Amino acid sequence: MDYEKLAELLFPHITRTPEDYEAMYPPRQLPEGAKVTRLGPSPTGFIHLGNLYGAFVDERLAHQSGGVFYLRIEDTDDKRFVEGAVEIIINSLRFFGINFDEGATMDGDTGSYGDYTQSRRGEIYQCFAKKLVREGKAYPCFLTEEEIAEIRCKQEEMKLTPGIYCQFAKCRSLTYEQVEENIKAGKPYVVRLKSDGNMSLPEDQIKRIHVQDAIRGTLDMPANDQDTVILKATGIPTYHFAHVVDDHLMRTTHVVRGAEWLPSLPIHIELFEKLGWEPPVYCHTAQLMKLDEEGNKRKLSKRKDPELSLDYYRNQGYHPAAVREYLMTILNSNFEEWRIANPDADIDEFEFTTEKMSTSGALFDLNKLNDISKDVLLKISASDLYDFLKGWAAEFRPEIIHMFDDRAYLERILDIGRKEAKPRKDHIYAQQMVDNISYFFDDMFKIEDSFPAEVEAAGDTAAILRKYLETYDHSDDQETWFAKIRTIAQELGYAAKPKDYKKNPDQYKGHVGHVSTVIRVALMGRQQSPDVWEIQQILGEKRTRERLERFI
RNA sequence: GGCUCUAUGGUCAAGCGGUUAAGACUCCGCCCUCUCACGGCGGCUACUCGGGUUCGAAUCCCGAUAGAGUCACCA
Repeated sequence: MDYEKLAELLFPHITRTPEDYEAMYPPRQLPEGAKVTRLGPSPTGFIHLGNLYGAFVDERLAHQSGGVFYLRIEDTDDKRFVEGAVEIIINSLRFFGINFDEGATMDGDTGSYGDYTQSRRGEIYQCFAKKLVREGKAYPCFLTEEEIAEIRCKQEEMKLTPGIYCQFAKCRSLTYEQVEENIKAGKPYVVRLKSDGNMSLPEDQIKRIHVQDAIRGTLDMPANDQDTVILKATGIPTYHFAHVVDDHLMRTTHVVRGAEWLPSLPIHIELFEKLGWEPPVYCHTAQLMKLDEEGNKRKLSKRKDPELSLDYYRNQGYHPAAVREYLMTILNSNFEEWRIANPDADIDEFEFTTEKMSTSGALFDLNKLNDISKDVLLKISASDLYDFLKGWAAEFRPEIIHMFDDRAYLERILDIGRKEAKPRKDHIYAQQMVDNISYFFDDMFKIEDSFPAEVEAAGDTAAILRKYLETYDHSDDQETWFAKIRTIAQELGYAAKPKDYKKNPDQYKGHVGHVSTVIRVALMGRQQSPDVWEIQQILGEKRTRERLERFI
């Protein structure tokens, strides 16, 4: 077989040589140790937490080392393309603080290693496919779907590994004339890698590969023996081929991807080998897991787990900093410790390492996210919180946008109890925050809880409120204010201290806590709230009196 | 089924041959307290199993088991 001739027959239109591309995309001039990473989403427009998790690793690795982080659109599967997906991807990631230095953007590429959209790199892939054919390392395959299915059936009968390899790779042995004839007849074909592997050999003769993974250490697995498709019938490459060609030409140093790629690693290694290139450092991250109905761990799925879509967190109004902080705690096991030691440091000061990444899949834990979010929000000023909330409301709750009419008012509300030595941690996510403070706005204020049973039983509700109003002085300080409540409690037969009531429940109708709860319900519509005095100060005297009077 | 990865409490996890097996979240109790939250204190709950190696194993080796991933002209 004259491979040179075959290559020309298959790729007559490819005139550029591999050397041309090597010259077009020379090694990057970067400082020693700088890492080049990439995110290669397929443009389905759907990103979930798992993608963000991986993107974080890429971003940290690159930016921590003074390297480059770029975006490459992997749209070799035309069936999956969704209009506007690139924009969604970029915006979603930006929202969570992940920015690219180079690559695809909403209006064209930036950077000199493009094109950054795989569907526009056809000639490049074909050039390297041509090279492989010319060297006898790849070949055209005319097997139809039916024929492949047939082979598969046979293999299953014989209990052999399914696939096109060794003796099953019929088109390996086609002569030049046969290929030419097929092509003239217009038969569709793919280009397959001609693998050197042979897994049907005795076990001790099977070639194995050893790859250093930055997260998992040495990976030891059988070398590939499948004649994997590298160019589809359309001339578009498969992921495997595109990955190898792109990451070489774009000079990627570290490939971060999910562990689901581990099984195809041998293919990639063989491709790098056959192309004569040095493979990048692989970082196979653990999968983010979810508990399924049966209580088993399961990989996050795009289809089944829409609540793990990034949009869910934006909808709920989780602050991006909180999501980042949470992700970092599951990304690097020593982050939490570092955070305790450096409570006020910027998250980017943490030195992220692949070695500290877990190799087993972590279960997503909403409790933990919430807990972390409380601490993160505490460090955000009321002013910034206002801006964040307003942006969120504008997008997801336009009907409540009037809450933001009075900036100073809302900021005071958001700051309730946050300035103390042991600050309140009421805020978790926007949705929850808005619900929490709704009583500050007359149109949303409603009585949600009942008055305490102890007071209702004694028929004292109105009496308490009347006495409270009579003695109410808006200028009282907190201490004076509460002393008055104690007095009212005592006058009506309630214990001034809950402990007294607990000791002798028969001697009282209730305790001062019940009395103040009456005021809470009247003022906030709830039995539970932050400090009443502080709330009254914010509500103002007029509104406070009005709300109390409604019950008299 | 083949190949691969993983295996410490409910969850996330330290641990690298000698520890009373850290810590965080959740849950429960107590304290603080006018409610809630915060905070403090305490508690429940763990090395998947079986063989080795060793004076000694959560840690090293082998095997089993379980869970996960993957086996496309999808990524």
